[in-house]
Amino acid sequence: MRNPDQWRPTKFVRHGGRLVTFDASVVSGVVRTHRVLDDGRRQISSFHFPGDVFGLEMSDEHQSSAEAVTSCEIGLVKRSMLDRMTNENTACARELWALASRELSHARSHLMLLGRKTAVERVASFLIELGARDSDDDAVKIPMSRSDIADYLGLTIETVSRTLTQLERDGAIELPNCRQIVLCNRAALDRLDA
Amino acid sequence: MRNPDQWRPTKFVRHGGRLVTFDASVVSGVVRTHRVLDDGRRQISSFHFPGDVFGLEMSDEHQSSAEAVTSCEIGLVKRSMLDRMTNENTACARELWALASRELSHARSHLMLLGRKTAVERVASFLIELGARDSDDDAVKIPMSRSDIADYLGLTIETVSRTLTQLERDGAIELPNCRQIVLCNRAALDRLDA
DNA sequence: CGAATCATTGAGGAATTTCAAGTGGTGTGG
DNA sequence: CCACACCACTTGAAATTCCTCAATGATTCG
Repeated sequence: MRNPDQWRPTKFVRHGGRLVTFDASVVSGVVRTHRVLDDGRRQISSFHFPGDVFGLEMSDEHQSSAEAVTSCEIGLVKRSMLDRMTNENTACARELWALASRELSHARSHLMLLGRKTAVERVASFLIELGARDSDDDAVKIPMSRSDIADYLGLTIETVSRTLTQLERDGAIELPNCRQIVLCNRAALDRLDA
Repeated sequence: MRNPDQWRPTKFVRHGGRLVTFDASVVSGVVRTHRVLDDGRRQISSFHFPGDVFGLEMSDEHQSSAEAVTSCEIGLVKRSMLDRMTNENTACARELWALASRELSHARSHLMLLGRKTAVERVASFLIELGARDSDDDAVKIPMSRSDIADYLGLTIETVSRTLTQLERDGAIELPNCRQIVLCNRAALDRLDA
């Protein structure tokens, strides 16, 4: 079932040279799923961390694709294989339903973020989301670039950067370096998030 | 399986007085699914038309809810019922997976719209989406208010209104009245959509 | 060390929102 | 049937947020 594959950053998810549809589980590293417009504008729908399972629908051109944010190992399952399994195993079919439902719920939260939240609220939401991954430690490692964050939050890299320094000035976070953020005041972040 | 229910506009989807999780099929009328922030900001994730089936996860407060845009009849299926059915019937489980996947794909398109498209592109996308419903007739009936459109597209009602009149000036559409739009130049709309 | 890439900062500008006023259609009561 | 009120929609002007462009600083990698 597992077909681990070493990924290098920004390498497209392909299989045998052509696009296929499949589900994937992140063994190590971080993956982003996104769509791109003809003129290059990009929207990242989600980041996936070790332990996460995510689905891709790459049947036609206008669908999502996935890229590695860091070097990572991925377990791949071809959709055709899943099709066969779901015919035999009800639990498997239900698991896929649950997976899609979780992704859908996350997407709907993100619709709210992109459609209705301000820049500060978006960045605060993002930090809270990252911080929830390891809630005990306030020092959060940021695996993705500012460009990735911007394309996830529907902002420019400059606005992301400015907002982060503003949050630092306000005492909500600390920025030891650009890939590490200390959430030293989660209450303040919660307040800034809508 | 069908439990048709007459809805009046803006009535919340409830069942027996408390929120439950279920799937629903639109028999007649139009439904919107959305989330709301504490301060009232609203994001509509999708509109559902007759024949559409949609899923709701209303288990806790921060999830989506549905409202009727027009008077409508809805077929409801409790999620607990679906749980039972999916245990017995593999095809049913796969159908639910497909449903969630379709909604997810739509949500991802909408993430791109909200995160990266301009006001004109958003309105053009919206009109194209509405127009695709009955591609033979260019006269599209708009069942939802400007407020609904704005909360769907992440804009204000003023921007929606201004953009529509601009599209009319540019000859892309005609506005006989505010609830009817003639897509007299779909090519122009396609060009404006990214 | 130097080049290249990524991140930060600043100034100016553009797109959208906000606030405010005006228009149009609809329903109700006189 | 008309007057009025009400609501949704439209339009305009000012304000704001975020983006664009440009320069500087930091980090990585050969």
